[in-house]
Amino acid sequence: MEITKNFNHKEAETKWYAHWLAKKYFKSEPNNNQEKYTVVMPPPNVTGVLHMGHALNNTIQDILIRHARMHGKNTCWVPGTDHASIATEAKVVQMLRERGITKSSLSREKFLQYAWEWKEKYGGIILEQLKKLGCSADWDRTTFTMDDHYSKSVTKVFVDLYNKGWIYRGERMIHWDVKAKTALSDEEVIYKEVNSKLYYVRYTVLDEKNVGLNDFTPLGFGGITIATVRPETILGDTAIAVNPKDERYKNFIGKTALVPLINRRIPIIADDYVEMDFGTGALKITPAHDMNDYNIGKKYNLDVINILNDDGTLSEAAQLFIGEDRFEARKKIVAALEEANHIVKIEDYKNQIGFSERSDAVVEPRLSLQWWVSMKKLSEPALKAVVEESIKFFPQKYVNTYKHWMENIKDWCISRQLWWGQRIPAWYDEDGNVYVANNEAEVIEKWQEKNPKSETGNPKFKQDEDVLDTWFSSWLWPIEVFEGISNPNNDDINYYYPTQTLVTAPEIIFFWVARMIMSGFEYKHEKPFSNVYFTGIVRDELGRKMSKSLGNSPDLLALIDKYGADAVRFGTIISSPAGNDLLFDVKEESTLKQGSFFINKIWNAMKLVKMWEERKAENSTLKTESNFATLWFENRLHEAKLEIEKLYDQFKLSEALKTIYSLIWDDFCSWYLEWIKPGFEQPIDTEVYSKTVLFFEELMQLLHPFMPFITEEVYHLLGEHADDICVKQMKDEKLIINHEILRLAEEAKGGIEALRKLRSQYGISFKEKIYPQIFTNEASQFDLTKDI
RNA sequence: GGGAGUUUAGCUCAGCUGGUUUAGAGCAUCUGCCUUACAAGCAGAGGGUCGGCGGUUCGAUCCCGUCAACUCCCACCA
Repeated sequence: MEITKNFNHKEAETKWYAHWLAKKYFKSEPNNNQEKYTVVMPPPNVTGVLHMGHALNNTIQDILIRHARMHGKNTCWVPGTDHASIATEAKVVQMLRERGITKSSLSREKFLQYAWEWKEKYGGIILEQLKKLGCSADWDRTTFTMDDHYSKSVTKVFVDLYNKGWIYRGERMIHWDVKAKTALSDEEVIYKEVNSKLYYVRYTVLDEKNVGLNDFTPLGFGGITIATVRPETILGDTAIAVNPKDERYKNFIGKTALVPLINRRIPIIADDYVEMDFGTGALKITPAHDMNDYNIGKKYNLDVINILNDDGTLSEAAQLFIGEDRFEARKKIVAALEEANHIVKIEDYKNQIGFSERSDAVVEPRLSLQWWVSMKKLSEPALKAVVEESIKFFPQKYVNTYKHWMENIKDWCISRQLWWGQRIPAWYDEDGNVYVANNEAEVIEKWQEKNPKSETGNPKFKQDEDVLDTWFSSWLWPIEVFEGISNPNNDDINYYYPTQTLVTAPEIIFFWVARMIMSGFEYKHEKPFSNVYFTGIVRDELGRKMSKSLGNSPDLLALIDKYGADAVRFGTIISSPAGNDLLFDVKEESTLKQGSFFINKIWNAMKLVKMWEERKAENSTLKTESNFATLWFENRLHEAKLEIEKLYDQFKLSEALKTIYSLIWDDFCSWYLEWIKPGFEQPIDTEVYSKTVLFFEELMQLLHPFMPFITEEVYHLLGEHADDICVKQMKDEKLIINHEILRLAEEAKGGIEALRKLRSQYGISFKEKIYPQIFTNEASQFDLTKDI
């Protein structure tokens, strides 16, 4: 066979991936006689495209899976995608807008039809990209969180939790996304520091005779000045609060103030919540538009005046600037207040503002009726499992984060005012009574049971318009990918659950990891996985988090095209020490280069060994050093294998790869191959040759999980093989290390290095031979002249 | 405001709760080499009061205290 000068990654990737698929190596079926190794892939958004985070995440999973596969496990890696309700719906809305269609002009059915079309067209792209990376998932098991069985299981769980009394409907202050026009859970709000203005606004206070006292001093008796960053919400004020201990305002408590511009009469109340040393020490209370104000309002039974529409424009209740956007209204009201002499001063101010994770709109606190899951009971076994280490976290530091959140867990807002997703299985009759069931037929049945003698027939039922939070479906992922909820006790779920390792990003520890643990205990009475490996955050060379908005994320497919999937995998893992962030040098692509140099090194070593194949000689010139070399390398290999396995156990994959890298480059290429290298045009001993090939194959096996393509290619070039390295089992052997041999080799190396140093110091070229008579130790028994 | 973590060579990191390392690796840098697998390579070299200060100890990169810087998570004083 003709061996090309360099490794052709494109050809090899296409060839081997197709071969592995054809051989069904990634396929898994339950087999009670074989130990399983199950991993469920964190499902990327169905509309997503491959970025560095996915590459890192999935490379790690693939390494674990391939490693387990080569160690005799029945490996099952389940891929899939998430419907990602808000993100996908936003994309569909945008796509429609580009076509001149507004969402509001469509019926729910029509909109969903467009959404499914979009999903069919773009869904799955990311899975194809993962194949390019070499991911060895069982593609036949690909699951989508809105597959028919999956949606049924989501409904089933909702009904079950409702029947247990853990799902309820309640009016609460929630975070409202005015762009997506939906509620958000607390976790979906991202706080950012922004430059704002703090407006000091004077309110007129009425005296006993209800006469406005227009004293213009900020703290004057006639007026009371508050500080606010949201002057537009003044229109929704229903009180002013001061601290009861505040001497400055003692005389105001119980009096009435007038809301500027609209002259609504509001009480001045006293509450400890108000900080005396912030702003003016007086606080305006707007129960409809602030979480804390809402609580105070409840305490004092204040009116709740909602001055905003669901899209963030001012409502009729505001009386002024009706229909204006909240930020536009802010500008106008400030001008109006200034004109009416109510502005005392305006200061620059930095504060934290919540943004929607999905739409980036400034979130609006809003009072609304939503569906909630009571979390207390669900969280108990889930907390215990992690604290008692039945589920292990890597790195361990995340246990604290998890524990803190679980101990202070709040109820989960699960309804979203969207169309894309699982619709809430609740129906209302004409009187507004709620029926929760798997479908409308069940509702009617329920109703008939309650009203057996009804003569008027069934009332008309209307299903709740809202859908469920995406995470309310993905929290069932490790169970429902095996249809463990929709079809309990089937062979798959019984065999594959619980899964072994979850590899995910620390950002979603609460969103997803914690909730999967809870659902696992609730619905399988068992943990969903034994280990959770949290990857680092992917950053660019300046340490900035890679994000779409910064545009600092590289095009993965272009990189795979340029350097090859193996090099991309190498670069990703080598720069990703366990427990640390991954700093990926986008500009230099230095680790990718290192990866492709490594591939080249392996390729050249293979060419060298192949050259010897034709020059084998039976018991010809068996040199002592060759004999020693094979003995040494065998021991070195054993030593390295032990190290590598230990590193796998601790999920230190970056370290494991470094160990293999150095084992191949330094130990094998630089020392071993040089030691056994026959002289120019000289034959090589058959025994030494075949051992060398075996070593080489073992090295390729060790490297295979990290770099699957080059290793498969080299394996087949080294000799005729009926099997493939992809499924070749690691030698089941006891790893014995002869430390004396290792020590002798170190001495020999030391001697050689000393000579090299002399050559370098005195400028002696490699062509000139020098004879080492300086050796008096054991190493001198070998012919060391050859290489020095 | 509460909590967690980090700080070791120019960069990214290893250093098993103290003494075999004169503190290591990869990349980068510098100096030689086109030596018959590989210049995408080979050989050699330089580079660190192990964040500051104090303590425990015969001895501290490692343990304790303290200060400083940075990162992340949670809370959100208008």
